Amino acid sequence: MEAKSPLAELLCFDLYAASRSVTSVYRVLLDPLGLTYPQYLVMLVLWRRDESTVRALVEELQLDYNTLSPLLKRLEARGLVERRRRPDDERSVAVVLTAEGREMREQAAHVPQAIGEAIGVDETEIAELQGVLRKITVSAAARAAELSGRKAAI
Amino acid sequence: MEAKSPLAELLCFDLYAASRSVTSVYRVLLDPLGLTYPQYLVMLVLWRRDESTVRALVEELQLDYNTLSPLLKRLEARGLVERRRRPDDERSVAVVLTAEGREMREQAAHVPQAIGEAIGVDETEIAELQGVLRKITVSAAARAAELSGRKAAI
DNA sequence: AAGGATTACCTCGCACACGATCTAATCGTG
DNA sequence: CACGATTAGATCGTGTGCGAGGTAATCCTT
Repeated sequence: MEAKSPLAELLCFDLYAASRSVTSVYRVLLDPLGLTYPQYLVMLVLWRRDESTVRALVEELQLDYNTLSPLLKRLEARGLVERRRRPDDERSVAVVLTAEGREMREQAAHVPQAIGEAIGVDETEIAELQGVLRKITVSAAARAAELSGRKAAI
Repeated sequence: MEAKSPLAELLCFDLYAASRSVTSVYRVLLDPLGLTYPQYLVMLVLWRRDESTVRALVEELQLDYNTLSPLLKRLEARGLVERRRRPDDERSVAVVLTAEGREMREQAAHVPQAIGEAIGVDETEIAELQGVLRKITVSAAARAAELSGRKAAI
């Protein structure tokens, strides 16, 4: 019964270590562009869609406003994006690529393949791993919400 | 050929999201103890060994001195550990549990099982996942060192 | 024995993550 | 229409995570 638990904790550490290890590769690859990994994730979204909102980015990247707001401010300071209040809903802030932000796409074009080679797993493993990882993400997020949700249940 | 790369990048994001999601469960569980997840990892090591050094913790947790030094300082400020220079090698700092630190073990005894339930994967999946995660960690760390190692190669 | 490497550790600075708290705009209901 | 609730976003404080740089102790080679 309780033999299961230490295994799970070890898995969580492996997850933590793997995530940092992968980020360290991104750091090396993105440093010449002056981007961090979370910043790169925002750029990836915008390179596909050209415009988004803070709220959409929050949901897509599963990050909070308090992480993304300063991050977007830094991207704006670097001249890669612009932020504008939406006329139709003044609460909403649109995030738009600048010309410079759009051009950076080519400079980052080599990153995906470099990452693919760095992690060194074949496509079959990737697909399997993705399935389990997403299950864990959903399950853990639900449990965290449930456990901390007592105050919200008032 | 290049169809592989976007898949790998997606996997990295899933890794990043899963790691944060799992940490959020730990946060809820550890908050009553006043511990963060990395602090808990240090305590786990000490609960097994009762004494360690900063260097040993650096290697075991795959973190750097610049992360662990302040963390250990905070654990010491909370009265959970003590740090002492080793008499036989004054460069080395021994990290030892205090009585309070030792007692906390019982208060954290429920955590492993709670985590096991939260991530919601069975033992078979855990074992497989661990294998792939460790492979990724090693492979990515090696590549990051290789790519950034040009200055070290001087 | 001397002096340059190496080791173990620390501090600083910056960029996340995230809980807590705030503001302003919009929505929904009476 | 009014007003409380909700929504979108920002700010602050704390704790990592890590590059860069510093110091003291030990080792190693001559």
